[in-house]
Amino acid sequence: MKTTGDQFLVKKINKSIVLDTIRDQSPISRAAVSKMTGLNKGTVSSLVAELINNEFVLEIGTGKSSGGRKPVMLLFHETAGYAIGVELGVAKIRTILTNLNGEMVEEASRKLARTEIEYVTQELFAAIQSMIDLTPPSRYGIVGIGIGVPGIVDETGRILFAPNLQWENMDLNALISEHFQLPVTIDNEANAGAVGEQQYGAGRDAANIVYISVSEGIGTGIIFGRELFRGAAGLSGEMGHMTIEANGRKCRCGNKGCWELYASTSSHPQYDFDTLVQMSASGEADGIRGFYEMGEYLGIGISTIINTFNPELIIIGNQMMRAERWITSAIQQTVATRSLSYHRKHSSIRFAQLETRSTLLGAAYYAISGFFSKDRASLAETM
Amino acid sequence: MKTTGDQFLVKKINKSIVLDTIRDQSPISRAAVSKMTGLNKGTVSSLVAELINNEFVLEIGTGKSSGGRKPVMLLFHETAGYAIGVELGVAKIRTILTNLNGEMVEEASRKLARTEIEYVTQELFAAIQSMIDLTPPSRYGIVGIGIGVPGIVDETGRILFAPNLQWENMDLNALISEHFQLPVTIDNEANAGAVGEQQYGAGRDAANIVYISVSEGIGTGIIFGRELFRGAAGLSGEMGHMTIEANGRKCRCGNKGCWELYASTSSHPQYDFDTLVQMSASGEADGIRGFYEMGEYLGIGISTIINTFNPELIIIGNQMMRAERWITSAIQQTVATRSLSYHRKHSSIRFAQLETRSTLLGAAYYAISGFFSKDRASLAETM
DNA sequence: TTTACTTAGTTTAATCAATAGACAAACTAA
DNA sequence: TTAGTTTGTCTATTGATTAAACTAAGTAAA
Repeated sequence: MKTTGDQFLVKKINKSIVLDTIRDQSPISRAAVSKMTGLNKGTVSSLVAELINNEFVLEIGTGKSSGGRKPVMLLFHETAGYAIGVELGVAKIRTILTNLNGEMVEEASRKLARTEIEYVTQELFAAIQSMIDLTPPSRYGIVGIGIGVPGIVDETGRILFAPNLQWENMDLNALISEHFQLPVTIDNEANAGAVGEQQYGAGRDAANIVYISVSEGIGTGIIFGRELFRGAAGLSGEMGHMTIEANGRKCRCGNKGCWELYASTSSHPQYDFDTLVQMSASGEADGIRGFYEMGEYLGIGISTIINTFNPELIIIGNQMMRAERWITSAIQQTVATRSLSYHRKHSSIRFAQLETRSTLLGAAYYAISGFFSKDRASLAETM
Repeated sequence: MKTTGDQFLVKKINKSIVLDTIRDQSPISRAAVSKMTGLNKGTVSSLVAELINNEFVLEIGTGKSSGGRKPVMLLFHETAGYAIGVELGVAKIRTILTNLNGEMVEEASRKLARTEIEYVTQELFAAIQSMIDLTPPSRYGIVGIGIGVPGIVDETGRILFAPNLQWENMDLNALISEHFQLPVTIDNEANAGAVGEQQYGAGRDAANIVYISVSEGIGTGIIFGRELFRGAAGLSGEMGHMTIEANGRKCRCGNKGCWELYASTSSHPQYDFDTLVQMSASGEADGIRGFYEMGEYLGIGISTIINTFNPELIIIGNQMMRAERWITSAIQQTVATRSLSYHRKHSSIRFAQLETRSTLLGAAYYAISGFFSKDRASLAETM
C-alpha cells in the first residue's frame, strides 16, 4: 500500500526541508530560509519555532542588516545528540563518536585477537560502551549506532556471509540493538564508505557516485540520485567479482577471472602490499611496475563501471589509497582508452577524502539519518 | 529547490494513487478503492467524481452484492486518449498506436532505404502521421509520442551518437515535437525495451530489472525501484562494452574484449545469425555449438550483472530471442557456476514476453506516463 | 412479509497546514 | 527627521482529508 497524502505528510516534508536548509546553510535567517525554499514566511516561522522547541535549531543573535531590520540567525544544533560509527575489521574494531553534523568528537580502536563470534561480540559491546561512556550530556543522547562489516549483509542487518571473519548467517543487528536498546544499522563496509564520502567527503556535490573499496578484496558502494542502491534482497555491489578475464584465475567465489584477483591489494603474485609500498617508496622498479599493473587492471574495471553507470564521480578508497601516487596515471590512461568517450566526459575519478574514515563516518551517518527520518508515528513523539 | 508540500501536492498524490488503483484492479468499486488505499471513503468519492468528469474513469453499472448494497463498478477509461510508440531501426521504422493501457490498436512498419538524416526524418514524419490518421476520436487524442533509437541519447532527447545510422549530435526531440506539436520522449532502444517489459511484459511484478537487448550489439536497460536508471548525463547502461577479456579482441569503441564482441548476434566468427538459426533448427552441430558458446559468454556478462545489481529479474530481449532454445541451458549453467550464490538465489533469468515489441510498447509507455505525470501547473488545466 | 443486519456511497462538520497579505519591529540612508 | 527596506508575526482564508452521521440498496432468516 502506497503512503497516501495528508497534512501530516505535508508538514513532515516541509519541516525536513526547513531543517535541511538550516543545516546546510547555517547560520541563516528565517527570511532567507523562506526565499530559498519557496515556503511562506509564516510557515517557516512556525516550523522553526517547533524545531527550536525540540532543540534541533538554535538562535544565535542577530546578523548584519542589508538595509532593514536585522535578521535573527539560526544554527543547526549539532550537539543535540550523538551518533556512534563502528568499523568491524578482521584484526580490529574501530569506533567513533560524532555529533549530528557527522563531526568526530571521539575515536578509538581495539585489536581483535581472534574471530570467533562470542569473543568478537563481547569486544564490540565493550568498544561501543566505551563510546557511550564518553558521550557528553545532550537532549537526545545517542541517537543510534551504525556498523560497517566486511561481508554480505541483507536489508535487515543480518550478516549472510563474512569470509574473512568466517561468519555465516548471523543476526548482528538484533544482538547489538537488544543489548543497547538503541537503533542499529548494519551494512557492508563499502556501502558505508560510499555514504561517508557522499555526505562528508569527496562526493558532497554529486548525485551519482560509485565508491570502490580496494583492500584484500574489492567492494563497491553505488549511490544513485543521492541514494544508496540496494538490490533485490538488499544485497548488491559485489563488483569485485565481475569477470574481466573470461578464462582467468579461479576465484574462491566459484567464478573465473574476477576483478579483485587482478586489482586488489593482495593481487600481486610475488610481494605483499606493505612490501610493494615500501619498495615503491624507495624507488624500486619492481614495486612501481607492480602498482602500474594493478592500476591498469583497476582501470579496466573502472571503465566498465563508467560505461554501465556513467556516474559523476568514482571514488577509490580503503587500503589502496596508500598507493595513490603510483597507480593514478595507470588508471587514468587505461580509462582514457577503454571507456566510451561520451560517458568518460561526465565521470571523474578521485581518491577518498576521508582517508581511512569513510566507512566509520558513513556508519555514523546511518544512525543520524535514521534518527531524522523516523516515521510519522515516532516523529509525533519527538517532533 | 526541493518541491515543498501543500494541499495541492497531497491531492495530486492521492488522485494518482486512486487512478493507479482503478487502472490496476478494474473493475473495482469506490469502497474497495478506499479499503485498498486506506483513503477515507469520502475522499475516494470526491476524487473519483473528478476523474469521471475528466473521462479518465468510467462507471459500468453495478457489481455483485456481498450482503449489502450493490457496488458501482469503476473502469479505467483506456480509450480516453492514445499514444504512439516508434522504434527507429537501421533498416526500418516500426510504429504502434496504443490506448492508455498500453494495448496495441494499430501497427505498421516501413523500410528504410538509406540512413541520411533528411530522408529518415521525412519517413519518420510520414510514419507517425499515418498513425495519427488512424487514431479514433477521443477526449484527449494523441497524448504523446515515444521513440526508441539505436544509440546514445541524453536526457533531453538529443541523439549523441548512433553508430549504425552514422548520426551524431542530433536533436531529434525538437524536430519531432515541433512538427507535430506534441510531447515527445526519446530514449535508447534498450531503455525503452526495459520499460516495456516492466510495464506490460515479463517484469510486471518486479522492482529491480535488468533488460538485455541482444542484437548486433548489446544494450542494457536498468530499472531500480520501478524506475529507469539514468546516469549522470542521462546516459547509462552501455554494458555491451564491459570488459570480459582484458586482452581480447579490439572493439570499435576503443576498448578491448567487450562483452558484445563475444555474445551478440554478430559475434560468431564464421556464420551470420540467420544462418546459425537455420543450421540449429535443422539440427546441425556447428550451429548448436555456436549458440552454446554465445550462451556461455552471455552467462559471463549476466553473472557480473547479478553480482553487481542483484536484480530480481534479468530479461533477455531483441534478436537473440530467436535462439532461446539453444542458448538457455548454456546461460543457466554458466550463471550457476559464476555468480555469487547469495545473489543468484534472488535473481531469475527470462526472455522478453513482448517478443519484438518490448521497445515499441516501452516507447508508447513513455508517452502515457508523461501524460499522467504532468506537473501541477498543467495538471490544473486538464485535471 | 417483516425485521435485522450489511455494504456502498454521500454529506456534513471539524481539523489542520499552507498561504496571502496586513502589520509591527527594527534597521539604513538621505 | 523622514522615507524606504527588511525581518518576522499575526490573521483570515483556502482547501484537502477525515470521522461520523446518514441515505440507499441490498441479503437473510424468522
